[in-house]
Amino acid sequence: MQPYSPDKPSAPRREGVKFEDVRLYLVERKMGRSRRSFLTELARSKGFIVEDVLSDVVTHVVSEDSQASSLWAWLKGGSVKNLPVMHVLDISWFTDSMREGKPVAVETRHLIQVCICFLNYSFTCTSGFSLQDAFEVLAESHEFNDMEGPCLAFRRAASVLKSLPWTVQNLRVTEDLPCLGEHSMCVIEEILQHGRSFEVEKILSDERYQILKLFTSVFGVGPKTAEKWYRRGLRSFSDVLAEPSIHLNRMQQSGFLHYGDISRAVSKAEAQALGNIIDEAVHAITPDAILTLTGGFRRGKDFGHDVDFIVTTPQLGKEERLLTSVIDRLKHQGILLYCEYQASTFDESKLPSHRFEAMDHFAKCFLILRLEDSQVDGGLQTAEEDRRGWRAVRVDLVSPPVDRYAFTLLGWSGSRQFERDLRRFARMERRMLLDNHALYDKTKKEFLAATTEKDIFAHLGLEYIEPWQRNA
DNA sequence: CGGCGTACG
DNA sequence: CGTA
DNA sequence: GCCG
Repeated sequence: MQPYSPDKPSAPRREGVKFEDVRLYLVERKMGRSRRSFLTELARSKGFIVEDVLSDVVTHVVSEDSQASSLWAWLKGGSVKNLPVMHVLDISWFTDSMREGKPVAVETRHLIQVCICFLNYSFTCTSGFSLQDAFEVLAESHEFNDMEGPCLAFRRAASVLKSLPWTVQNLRVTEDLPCLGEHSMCVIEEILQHGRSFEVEKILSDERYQILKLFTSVFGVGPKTAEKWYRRGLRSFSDVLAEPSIHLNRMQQSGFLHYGDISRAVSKAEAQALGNIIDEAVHAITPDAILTLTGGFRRGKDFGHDVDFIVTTPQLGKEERLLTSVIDRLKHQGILLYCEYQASTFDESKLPSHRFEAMDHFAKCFLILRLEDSQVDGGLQTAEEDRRGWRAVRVDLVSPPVDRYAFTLLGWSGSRQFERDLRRFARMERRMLLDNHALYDKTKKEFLAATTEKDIFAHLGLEYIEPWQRNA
């Protein structure tokens, strides 16, 4: 088992690795392709890990570019999130390390203007921040401190601000908005007056927040695991990966293995390419199958962190078989990199009424698929130096029986906050229970059928809300 | 002062 | 605990 | 932290 080996064809052979906790990345610009290849081979021959692609597993960025500002501009242009915890180094650190045959301690003379750029980095973060971003930071910070109430309150505040058709320019307009109380209004006032929030900036500059944010960005790592690693003194991915007592589960292994790919946004063209792949597979198995793109892309977003599809067939009860066949087919195509399959059946004993048929299968799966560059219209959006010709993408497939299609569509179209609010509304205001499978009226003690999303909104006594209006 | 979405592995 |  |  090699949970730590990077998913690059030119990955350094494992037997030669001497320094597990150091991962180099050589910046090609100013260095040139051939010199970069030469230095890469040199370092690998001395037992160093050299990454071909810049991602958050990298611990030491080495550049020959002395123009600090343009280097940092380039680094920030990428999607790397842990710049504050990376060493960004001069070539002198590299040559010293090669001479010694081991990574030498990082000294001030090796650093490329770290202090100035570090400040600049957090500055661009905050100044480029919108009000809603500020509230997301507050929410996240409270989540990391295990304060679920305040976390949720700030998430709602962020959603309310996001849903406004205008940009907030004075306090007056926000005065009678829901979910904005005393604390939130103070934050808004501060940002409107000074362009920044002391509280938010304190959080952003907090080491614990930065590290927990980094750790939880790995698929399979949540706040509790991140906190556990932080308490044990671990501060970087390499700390975690080099710690022999840490046992990563299957999800976390995939999370690290494909980190660079799945932490990068998925474009609409990539989502469509995946749609073609799934469409081909589904219809080869069941000609009259129905495939629907859902999730953020159904809400009209241009980018997402994954791609969600609903797969079903008009023949009731055949849908679970369809999903397993699709997974098998993807496996045989060699593009299935990770699969967590959930074959679920409705547990009617838990429900207040027992009027449902017994055969109520409702299968879903969380996948990581290999998407080829050639399959994407306009090509994959990758870094210049990434010559693999493919990327990994998170894909979710859910396969309801057709008679529950509307509930599944509503439940998987999101956003997360919209789903929460809708379910809370159903429970609190209508005494109804809503989930991905059904809508139950507690007063009438009966399930309410629906063939379209409009039916469900009607049952709830709500105006229909278009998918692109559900971002909050 | 209690509740905060719901369901699965 | 993690995922959606 | 905000709301019923």
